[in-house]
Amino acid sequence: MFATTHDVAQPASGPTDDARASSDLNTQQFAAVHHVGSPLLIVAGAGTGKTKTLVTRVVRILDEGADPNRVLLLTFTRRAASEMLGRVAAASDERSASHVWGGTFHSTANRLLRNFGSSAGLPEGFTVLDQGDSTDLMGLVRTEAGFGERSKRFPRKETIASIYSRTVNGQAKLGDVLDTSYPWYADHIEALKTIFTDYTARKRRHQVLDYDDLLLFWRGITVGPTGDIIGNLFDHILIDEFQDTNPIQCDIIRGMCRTGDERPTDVCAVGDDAQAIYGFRSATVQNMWDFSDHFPGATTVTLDQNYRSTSPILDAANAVLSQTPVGQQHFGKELWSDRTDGRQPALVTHHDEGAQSRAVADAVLDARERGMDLRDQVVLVRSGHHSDHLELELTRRDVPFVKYGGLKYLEAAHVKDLLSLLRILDNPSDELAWHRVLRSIDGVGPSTIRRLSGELDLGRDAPDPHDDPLRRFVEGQGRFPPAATEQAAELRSALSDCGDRMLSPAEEVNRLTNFCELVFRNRYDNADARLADIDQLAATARSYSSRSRFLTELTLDPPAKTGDRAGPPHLDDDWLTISTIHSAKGGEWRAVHVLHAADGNIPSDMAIGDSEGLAEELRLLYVALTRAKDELSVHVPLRFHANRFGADDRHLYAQMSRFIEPVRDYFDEVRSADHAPDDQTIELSSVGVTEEVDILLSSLWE
DNA sequence: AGTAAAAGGTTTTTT
DNA sequence: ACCTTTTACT
Repeated sequence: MFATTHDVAQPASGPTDDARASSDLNTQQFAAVHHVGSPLLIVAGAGTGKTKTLVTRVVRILDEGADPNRVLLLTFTRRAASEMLGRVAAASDERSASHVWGGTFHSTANRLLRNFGSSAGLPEGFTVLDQGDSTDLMGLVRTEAGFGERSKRFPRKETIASIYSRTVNGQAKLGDVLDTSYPWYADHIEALKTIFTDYTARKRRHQVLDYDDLLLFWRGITVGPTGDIIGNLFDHILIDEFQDTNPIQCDIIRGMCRTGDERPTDVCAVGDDAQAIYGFRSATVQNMWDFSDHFPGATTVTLDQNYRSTSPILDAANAVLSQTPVGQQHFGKELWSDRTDGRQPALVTHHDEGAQSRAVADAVLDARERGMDLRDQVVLVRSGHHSDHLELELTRRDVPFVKYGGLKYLEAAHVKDLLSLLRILDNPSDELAWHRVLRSIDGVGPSTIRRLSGELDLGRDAPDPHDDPLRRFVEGQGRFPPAATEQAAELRSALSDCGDRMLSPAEEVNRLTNFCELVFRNRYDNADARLADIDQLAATARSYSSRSRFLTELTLDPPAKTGDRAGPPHLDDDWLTISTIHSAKGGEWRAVHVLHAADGNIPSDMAIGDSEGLAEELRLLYVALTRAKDELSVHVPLRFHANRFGADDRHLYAQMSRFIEPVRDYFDEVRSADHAPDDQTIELSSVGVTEEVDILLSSLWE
């Protein structure tokens, strides 16, 4: 179903044309910036100046005297928010720009709930669980539930967590989610119900919110007794990447708007349904298509002049996108560019992954020779591990790179160990943090934890400030087995010191490092490297005066992990970016190298068989291609590892991506010069010395 | 009884 | 590479 375009805003004639010319906007952008009087949907194709339009619109709103405290800018990442507000600040009064509310749905939910949550029955000082924390809590509940019949395989905690999130975000019935997305687990529906119930109860009891709760509670305070206050906080709301919002987020926007009022809230959503790639998070483009149902009287403006890419690149991207199946239709704009220069994108087939890595490294270095800095280039992959092989090659050649979208620094076990200690101090009834800390002590296993949990009263409902688990613990309650006494004593003394004295977050981290050292030395063989990470965390903590803010910021905006090095390369250095396509959303680079464009990778073989999933994979490839300004190369290794765990040496032969093959005329086809002889050396060394010796030995008697 | 080590199974994207 | 289950060890 399409949004009906009631009336396409037209720019006024006369003096406005001068205004438009001087502001350097095209007709459509100008219309989008200056439209007032009804809700506005901006359909902005890739590279059409969407950010500029949004920024200019905010500047215009501020220039007209709006109260910046009453302007809300919702973006997909915090990075996008701070970048946009930085540009707003540069183009307007710096001080007023800094008062604009900007951030993701989740970080904004956090801010609002800290202010208004208690009046809606939310505990003050709640803790936010990140993805890993919720998963761990789900695991805790899972083991305690016991789930009876072990005849059939039970989903692992990650799977349970994603079933839960799909159910909640899509506002669907558990049974339906299982039937459509996880039919092989449909038999476990009763056990899952029990687990979900318990999971929710524990979160409430221990005053923690997960990501989904942030949205649910935000929506919750837009209705009921607080609804009038919340719905009246903002005069202007701007939402970026609207195609990737889910039904709850759409409800939230509606709830934030005044209705039936002589001065309705000014809503402006920007999106591109051709770039919707977060269906797995229950995002739906239906929100865009139904925009004028959600916001009556809405006007639509379409931006379709692309300023980013050369025509040959855009033609290829359009050709790919035109394969969108009927029923998954988009707003039907075709991007055009007047950058008619430039070469056709390259389509390079390689014998295997090794050849692909070498060729891409060559291409990157070659482009640098031609004057294209590493920072002007990006390598895009469908899945984090697709760049593993290339990362080795780049490291071998001393090419610096930073990887986005892979494993997060925060997900490293030892970092979570330390953060759990801080979380106990912050919220002594955080059962999950206690479990994690106690589990890290040598000599403590499931049974000891169960006993300690009782002795410290970790399951208690309402926290009593004079008798919480932390106080009980530092006062000596909780008996440990002999093997654990030393570590337990250090833990007691460290937590006690942090609780007694008024330490800054950084000082607390320092005080807790002793305990970490004791634990790490017994637990990990690379304790020193891990302790260095803790030091780095202490350094980060130094810029915070509040522990609770430090923890929340860290979970809502986790730092991306780099390549092999401890920190990002120096600022004045030049480095290559490697990114998942998802994390590259919104970005642009002069040269883009897309890896693993083979069927099974793009589209991922997990999405094959479901037409919606397949269409999303197609859009994903479209997003990748449209990141390129000047040069684009798509790489297809015909042979690659069958599984990503490296457990064996099985390889698969793949076809070129089904999305590329039919439109290969738009590409300049190149066969990698790198051939098998060289590969054999690589293969042999990857097989390992043991096999070589075994081959030698068996050749002696066979 | 309860913890530690070893074996067996896994499918991707992220606020 | 990591999580879960099973087995071995104290």
